[in-house]
Amino acid sequence: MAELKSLGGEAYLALPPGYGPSAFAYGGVRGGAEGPRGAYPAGGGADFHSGALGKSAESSGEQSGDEEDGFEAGVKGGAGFEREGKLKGGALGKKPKEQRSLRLSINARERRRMHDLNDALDGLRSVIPYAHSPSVRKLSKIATLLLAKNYILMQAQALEEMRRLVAYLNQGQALSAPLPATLNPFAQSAVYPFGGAALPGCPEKCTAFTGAASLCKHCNDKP
DNA sequence: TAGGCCATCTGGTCCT
DNA sequence: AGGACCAGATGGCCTA
Repeated sequence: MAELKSLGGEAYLALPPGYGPSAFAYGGVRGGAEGPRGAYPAGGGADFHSGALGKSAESSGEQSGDEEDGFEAGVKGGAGFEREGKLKGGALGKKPKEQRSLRLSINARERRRMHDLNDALDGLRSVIPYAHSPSVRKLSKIATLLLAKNYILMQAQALEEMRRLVAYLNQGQALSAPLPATLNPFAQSAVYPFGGAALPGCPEKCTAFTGAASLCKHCNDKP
């Protein structure tokens, strides 16, 4: 817990340089979470069209068709093109049909697994306090994980502060006496970075980022 | 145009 | 044997 104390509220939400600003730079107004990027129009191969969203029916239902598309039509994303030649002329190309169908089955399984993983990440995003606005692009995978980790650390610290406060009160101290700053979680606004007001001088969209200016593209863009 | 992010394919490894 | 997990490779899309 010692290291937790060293982290301010903002620090919890801060991401490493490589993941902070860049990760949120996609929060542009253009596509938004469900914009061109969010829809994964032609990202990967096959006819994958909606990323992790609505996967269940999709990944399980389109399996067979998926496989054929991905294999025959040449997968746009992924190693499709390169490996298609390899497949047709190489390993799988020479192997019997059973081998190929096995490969397709494995591919479909792996695809499904990744969709499930993305679903889980979406679930994680949904509980992380960041802007869930349609005008903001969704968090990248790495940003989601890092933010979640920081959020957990923050919650742990808040809980610890509350416990100390309760212990302090239970000791029969005079309530009129001011609480030491270290025992007063409410005196440490940084501990509750999500309950603040709109950031001063920030466009309206940024109000969703209250307490997390580092996550706000507009704030970062400000001169 | 470069860099970031992503989906997919693939082969290998481990487990049941 | 079959499935789950993993990491490397590849190419597409998007933003700065």
